[in-house]
Amino acid sequence: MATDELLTRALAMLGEDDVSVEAIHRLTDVGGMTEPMTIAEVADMLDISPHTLRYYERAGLVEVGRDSSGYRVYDEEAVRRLVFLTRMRLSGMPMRDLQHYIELVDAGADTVPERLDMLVEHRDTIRRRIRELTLSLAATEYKIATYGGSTGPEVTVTSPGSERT
Amino acid sequence: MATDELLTRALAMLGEDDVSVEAIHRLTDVGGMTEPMTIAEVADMLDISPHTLRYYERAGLVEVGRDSSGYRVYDEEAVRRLVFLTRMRLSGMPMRDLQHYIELVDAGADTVPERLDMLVEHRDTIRRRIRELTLSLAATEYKIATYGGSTGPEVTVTSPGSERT
DNA sequence: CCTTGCGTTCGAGCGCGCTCGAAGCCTTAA
DNA sequence: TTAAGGCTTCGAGCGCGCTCGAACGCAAGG
Repeated sequence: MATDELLTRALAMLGEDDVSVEAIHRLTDVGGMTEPMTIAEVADMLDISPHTLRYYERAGLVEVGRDSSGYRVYDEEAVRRLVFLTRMRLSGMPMRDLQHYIELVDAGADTVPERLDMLVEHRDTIRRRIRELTLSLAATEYKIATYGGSTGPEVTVTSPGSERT
Repeated sequence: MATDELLTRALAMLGEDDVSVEAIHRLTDVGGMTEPMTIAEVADMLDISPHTLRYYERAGLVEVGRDSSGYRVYDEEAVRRLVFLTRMRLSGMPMRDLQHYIELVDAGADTVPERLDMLVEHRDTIRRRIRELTLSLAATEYKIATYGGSTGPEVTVTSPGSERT
């Protein structure tokens, strides 16, 4: 299936480092005919607190059923949605936008184009952010590499008595 | 000089897209025997507000002189430091850490090892963040690509009546 | 029976990083 | 001479995304 290919490419881009098991689950653990889960299980799986899960529910992002004693029961759809939501949160989409997106989802298939617009815009935002970070990373690495080495473009100008940052 | 080489590599990694002139300046505009600047000029150059510049000063991140009528005068060292600070902020270093770092700088050369530790840790943080974002980017692109296309791993499981996110 | 522990609701509080408004000073162009 | 506009200090306020505490319910083991 295509997901594996994509995942493989993603992982290849990332290098060997500790890509958490949870992260992989967030990409792949979808569509597996899951059992209903408790709030603690979902919180554990998504690596967020039960408090946050209740907060998302209050915010209208997801509807969650209750069992006979009033406890939350997360069915597959709820879990799937929460996987999506946490992924979006993690990549910096504001709650506001997520709320709007979910409104669109609940409004039916007519809103698919607008949802796509949002996703595309968010994709671009992520890309910009990655570029920003890449630039800062290069600068930081450069600084690390040259720190203490007495020569370097900036140091030649540094006046005596001023301490380098 | 080495800076250009690094910059070139950084830009190569980023592709053709609009890397802002400011961003390049933030990498290179250091060590140019700059004239003293007003708060508005610095704000403009760093793309932050004068309010924020005053806030950084209050936070102890930078010392800024005054002219005869009490106006701030940003000399080369202040500007250089602010370039560094904004770069760090942009890449997600908390104010707290920046304050600590600056304390170390002001404490003298003995603290260089600890400063290096901080930079290395921050570098790792940036790397982790980039990996996270890359993963989310892949997921978002995948979602965009398959949205509306009726087939896909998740869709085959979707029960009738449930709207896809 | 009762303790332990996880669940519930509700509203309040917090940490972060700005962001702003008020009241006043300085400088320049009309 | 005066009006505009940018600067100053100070403290307060805000938007975001949680995070927590209080007061209570339910269920399972000793």
